[in-house]
Amino acid sequence: MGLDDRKLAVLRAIVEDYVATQEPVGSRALVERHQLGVSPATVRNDMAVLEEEGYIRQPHTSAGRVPTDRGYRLFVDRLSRVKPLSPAERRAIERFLVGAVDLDDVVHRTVRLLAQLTRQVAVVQYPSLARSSVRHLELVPISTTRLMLVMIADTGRVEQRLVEMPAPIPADDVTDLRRLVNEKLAGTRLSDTPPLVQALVDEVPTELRPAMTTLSTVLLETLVERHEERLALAGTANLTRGGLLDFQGSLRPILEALEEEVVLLKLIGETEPSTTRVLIGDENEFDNLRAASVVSTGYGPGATIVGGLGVLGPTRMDYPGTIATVRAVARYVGELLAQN
Amino acid sequence: MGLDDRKLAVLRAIVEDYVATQEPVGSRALVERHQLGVSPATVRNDMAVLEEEGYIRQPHTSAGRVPTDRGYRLFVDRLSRVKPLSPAERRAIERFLVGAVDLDDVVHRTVRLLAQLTRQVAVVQYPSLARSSVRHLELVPISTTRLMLVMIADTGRVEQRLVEMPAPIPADDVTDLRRLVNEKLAGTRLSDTPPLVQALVDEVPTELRPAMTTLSTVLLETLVERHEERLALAGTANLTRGGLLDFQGSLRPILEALEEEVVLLKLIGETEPSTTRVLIGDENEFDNLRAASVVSTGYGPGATIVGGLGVLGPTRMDYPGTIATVRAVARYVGELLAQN
DNA sequence: GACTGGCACTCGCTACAGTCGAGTGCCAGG
DNA sequence: CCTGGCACTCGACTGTAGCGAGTGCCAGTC
Repeated sequence: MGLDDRKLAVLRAIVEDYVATQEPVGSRALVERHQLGVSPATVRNDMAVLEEEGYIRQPHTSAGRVPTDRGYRLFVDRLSRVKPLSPAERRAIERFLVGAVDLDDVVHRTVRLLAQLTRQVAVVQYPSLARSSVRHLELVPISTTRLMLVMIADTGRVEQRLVEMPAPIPADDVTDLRRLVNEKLAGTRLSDTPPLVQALVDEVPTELRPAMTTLSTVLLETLVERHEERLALAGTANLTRGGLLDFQGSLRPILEALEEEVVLLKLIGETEPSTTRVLIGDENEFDNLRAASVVSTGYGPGATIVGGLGVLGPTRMDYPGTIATVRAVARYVGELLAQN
Repeated sequence: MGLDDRKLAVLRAIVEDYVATQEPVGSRALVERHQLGVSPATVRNDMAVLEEEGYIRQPHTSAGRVPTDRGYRLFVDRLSRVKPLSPAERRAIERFLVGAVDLDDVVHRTVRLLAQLTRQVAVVQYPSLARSSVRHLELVPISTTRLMLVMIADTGRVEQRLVEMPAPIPADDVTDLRRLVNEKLAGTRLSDTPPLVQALVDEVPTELRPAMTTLSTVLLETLVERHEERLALAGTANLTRGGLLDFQGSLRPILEALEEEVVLLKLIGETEPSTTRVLIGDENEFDNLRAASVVSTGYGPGATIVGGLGVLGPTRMDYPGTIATVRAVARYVGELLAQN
């Protein structure tokens, strides 16, 4: 694989120009805009090699070259440095995020901020319950047979759920139940709760047994199975930038994918600690998103990761800039969470 | 304004055909597909009148006719009967909505259901806080200087908010505060709370005064000013049906409008009790949505209205069917809420 | 052996002319 | 008041031609 330095420089130049102009780039334009020190003919030879290796391609026989997904991949891995943020961007981030009063508030501000800075679709995962601990469980009587269960996690997440009791339940019993579940569960990681919940049912005094059984079912459902993850989304209008050239004419598959929580979670949900992930075109597993790229990373207070965030845009995107922004936003959000 | 019965029939036929085929409809096609009992030439004369009155127009000199916003308006007001739902649709609604465990769950299921049935963009407003009463206020200590305030409304809405106290606050004081705010506020309509909250600050024992002052600020902010309203949205991918013909080529303005909560609230937020509202094209006040129509209605348990829901689509939409679906869904949701 | 200038070739894009046909407006007659 | 007939309009489509950006290849140079 004879990719010498100049060929790499040519590839880099092609990616940069194509991202900037949205038009196939030819050999003449390339030597004019970059100091390559060689003639167009030489560049053409290099291009032929790059094409053979699958890094670029020609839309039509007599057009300029366009990077392939593989070309972007090489560019991201070896040819680009992460762009440092401008002071203006840093300031924008801070200004946007200070004054958040709430986890909800933080998440919504973050997702709007990301969409605005990157001019793409932004997705933020709420802190994952699986990675949170129970801070407090509250039981609020709604009627004689109904309780509202409210769980507050250390990450700031609050989940609530209505519990339909099998029989009317006296106020004192509610107090007892509240005390019992908190004694047992407060402070534990949510992923560790299922056996503890089971134990609760077994240990509880007989007169509370039926109530606790119902409660435990709902607990398990709410805390572990259902809604486990939540997402915020913003900037879908950015999909229409660049006319219909990106996304080969139809936003449909993209919009469909964006409505599927499961898909988004797979894309931006955190995985390995703190690595920034870049999925280019068909590298991601969803057919609907073959024309899109995703840049995502984990965030969390300090070194721990509690959730993921990222952006989705055309494969033709400014990777260095986007990566830098995503990372910076994630770091700021982490700091914000650490303060609480 | 000589709009005799036949001219109205012609208009109705034009609307129906255009909605079905998405193509300008000519006089010959019209007499073929509908039993008008007259010749194309006669229809042409009627069309000329309808055009003069502004109900239809020609995209180009020698094309068929297309309804104008005004034409749709007349059609909706006088020429269409609300289509009764098919049994299949009724069953779909019931199947979709039973098993909802939660207000969140109800709202999400509803919005997806609406999007699916109408094949358009659906919007559901959470029950408005302004139209809810306080059921219970809970104060949960998070740390020595932090409380989590949780408000549960009779409509099932739950709002929470972190409260930063000016000084460490002992557990007993939290209990007292909880009792005081509940005594004063539980059962009152949220719109009536501001003076009561003020009174609370004045009446409270001196040692609780600073804590209560902070709390009251947050209460007012959370319950009345901020987040007042919430929305759920689904079916944006449906905007891409009908290619780029609807929405004159660009989804951009629509997508932008859909990201603005304020806009959506104005569109589907409840107003007069239980009337179904239909806003056609430029009848709505937002420039971004001149190419769209909105069908919305209020919903709520029994006869009261607590929120709005509706759909947004191209002006070229099946109004009778959409109106029927929106109404039916709203009624089912109302019943569901009444049960809780 | 690597680079370069030159040249023939490809092919998409635009402009233009010509044809077709759907649809109209109008008019004279029933 | 309705109808059939007719001339007219104009968008959609087709085919042709010229232009220009860009390529691949080759022979010549350092």
